[in-house]
Amino acid sequence: MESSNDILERLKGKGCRFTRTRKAILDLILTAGESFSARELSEKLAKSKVSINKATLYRELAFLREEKVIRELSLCDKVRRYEAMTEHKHCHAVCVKCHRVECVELEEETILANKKAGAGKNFKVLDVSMEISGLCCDCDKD
Amino acid sequence: MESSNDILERLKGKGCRFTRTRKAILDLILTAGESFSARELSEKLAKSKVSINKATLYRELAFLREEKVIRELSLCDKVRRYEAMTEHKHCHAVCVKCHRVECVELEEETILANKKAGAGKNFKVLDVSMEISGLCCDCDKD
DNA sequence: CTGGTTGCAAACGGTTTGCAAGGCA
DNA sequence: TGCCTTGCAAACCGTTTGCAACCAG
Repeated sequence: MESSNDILERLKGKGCRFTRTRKAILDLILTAGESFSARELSEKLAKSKVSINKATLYRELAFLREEKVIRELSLCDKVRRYEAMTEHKHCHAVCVKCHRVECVELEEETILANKKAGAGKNFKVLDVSMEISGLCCDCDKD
Repeated sequence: MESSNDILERLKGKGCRFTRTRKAILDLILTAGESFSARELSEKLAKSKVSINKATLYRELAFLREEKVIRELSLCDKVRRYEAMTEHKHCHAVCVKCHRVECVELEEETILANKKAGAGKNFKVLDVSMEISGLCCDCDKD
């Protein structure tokens, strides 16, 4: 995967600045390994002793989304979640009880079936995503 | 499909009231034939000369969801969308430009592939949903 | 020096809640 | 009459915006 420095260098070509704030956010996002909400990101940043205003954070997330560094997920949740822009070979499993989100790897067969479902229609398919809802192993115990 | 009267009779057994408001909402939902947001429902109600307070509307939607008359969709959108509780043989195609939502029928093969992807994991799968994002036929022209 | 970036506070918009009035059984 | 349901207004909360100060290039 591209490192945060690589990405920052790439974006500099478009007139973007290489700031401490932007690098801190980018580092966290790239090493997160899972999806995150603005709030979670903010809390992680606070733990790293980096306090970033929420307006700045939302602006940065919007910027990174435009630059296709992250994508926004389609999950049945009130808060928006994002993840680093990796190949779409997985879907998300959301626990209906604790709202935790896990990634589930998909087999090629499943991806193809989904893409096929999208084709045909009077609709230009750009992306296909899948969500599984149910109970995570912790909540299923109760 | 169950008629609004059938549903209301069924719910009466649980101590629910059969009100003009509830019937108006239920009638619209069952005949909608597509997904809807609280706002869209409210506008449709207004056209039918039924003015319902938004607090009431949201409470009714929550109630109908608990009673499994409707389900909430997982779409990449700020507003929550719902649809009548029919068999899950379709997914939703969302236009990234105008945000219109269409239903796309799924083949048995696709549904099975998706269910299979959910199984296995340390996760008790209750439901699987899929979203297609892209351009609807109108927006693709521009 | 200049324009992108940041923090602050306030606005926004969808959704929820407390409370008193209304109405079905 | 009892209590479910409704309307109103205000609260809530995640997200966005206007503006002045800040800072990388």
